[in-house]
Amino acid sequence: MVTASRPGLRERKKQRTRDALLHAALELFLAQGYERTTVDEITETVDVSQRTFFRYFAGKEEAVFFAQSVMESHFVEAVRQRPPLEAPLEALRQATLEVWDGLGEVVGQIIPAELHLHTCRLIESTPALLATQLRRSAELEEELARVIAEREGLDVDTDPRPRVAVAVFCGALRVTKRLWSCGDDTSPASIRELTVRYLDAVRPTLAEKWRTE
Amino acid sequence: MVTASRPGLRERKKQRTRDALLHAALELFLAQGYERTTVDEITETVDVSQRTFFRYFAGKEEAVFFAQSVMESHFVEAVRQRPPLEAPLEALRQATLEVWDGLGEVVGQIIPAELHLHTCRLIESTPALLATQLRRSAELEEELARVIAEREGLDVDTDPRPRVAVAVFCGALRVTKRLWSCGDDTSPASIRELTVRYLDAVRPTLAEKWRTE
DNA sequence: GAGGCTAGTGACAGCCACTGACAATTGACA
DNA sequence: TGTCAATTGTCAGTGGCTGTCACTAGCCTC
Repeated sequence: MVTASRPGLRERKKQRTRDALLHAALELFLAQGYERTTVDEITETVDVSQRTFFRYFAGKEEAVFFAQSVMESHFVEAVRQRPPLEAPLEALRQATLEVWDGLGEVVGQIIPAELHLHTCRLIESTPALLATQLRRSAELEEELARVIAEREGLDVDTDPRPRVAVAVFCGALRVTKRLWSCGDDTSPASIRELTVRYLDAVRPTLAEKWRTE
Repeated sequence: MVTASRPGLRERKKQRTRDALLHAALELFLAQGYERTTVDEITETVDVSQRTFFRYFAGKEEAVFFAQSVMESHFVEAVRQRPPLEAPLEALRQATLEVWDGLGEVVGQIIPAELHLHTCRLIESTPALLATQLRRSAELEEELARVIAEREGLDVDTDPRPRVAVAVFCGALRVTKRLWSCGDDTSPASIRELTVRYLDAVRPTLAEKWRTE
């Protein structure tokens, strides 16, 4: 069979419902804020019962992070695919840039890329969402540490370096994302540029003295 | 006036209520889990109305993080007090160890130190609490970055190094705390030791190649 | 030390996220 | 076409949290 066997009517209907809920949710969140949007409002615009929303998403938050989780798994995969001889931090860096560059194709299949970028900003500016994102990011770091440890043939529970490396790297990334979301330039180009700049700052930061005088 | 003017009866009563609520809350959380404990249970053991709980704490979470916030402000203060010529990362490191060493006196005034350490573990093992802790930690990092920038006479918004330094440092700290809370040794000594070990791993981690072969 | 002021509290009603149970509907498939 | 199973709607309920209002008890003044 050449074309991926077309799913049945039931499956397509489900897909459409999830899609409609996701879009309605994100657009309402962006328009009037996450906390000020009730689940009832979302389901009313899609015209399904409130119960249905909770059958597709574990909660309001899951809708927000739906696209994020796709990005994240692509990121982990990108790290896995890096050449095995590349230094750990370099592999992380290259994978990050790959993901930013391929943002459109990956996320675009779920929601428009622009909607996704706006959602990123919403997360940074909503304390409850920021908290959840940081927790998710911690889980991601754990996974990355295992990938790095495997690449280097190390035991993640004995050698501190895989976890520390990932923590250091992701720490810098987080700073970048935060700054980007506070700034005015929403373009993908600008976040890419910031990322490069802050990652380059990691090594000099560890120097004993910063003052050049 | 020599003795700090004794607060009135009203004030003392308030203090006692807050204290009773805090203790009851933490003990219930530890005994049966955070989510499985309702506010009603807490207020029933203290014998006040549910409404009163929310007059003292913004929510269940605030009770959990009450002692943490005291620790955090002590940490920031400790960093401020480090000798100005000390390198940034060294100042952060020393301040951290100071805080761990003086844990008893600081937290002990609010809740028993042991209760606090158990609460730390509860936080790490409860996703919702972990998320909030990470967000609080992000706010702390922002504050620390400003302190570091000031020490070094830098502009925190132009130079990436203060924020990156703090992010790197706190990233390593976070890994430490997480490992400690997963392990069996609850003693303050063990977290101090782990902290030293992981902070020492930061610099070698940034080396190009890890393999010594 | 009587009486007014006000901070702190309890009681109650209500909003919203989320869940369980059961009935109604609708695609799938023989 | 009829049966089965997946999807959905309805309804009732739990728990965190808030607004309101009346009341009590510490305080402050005269």
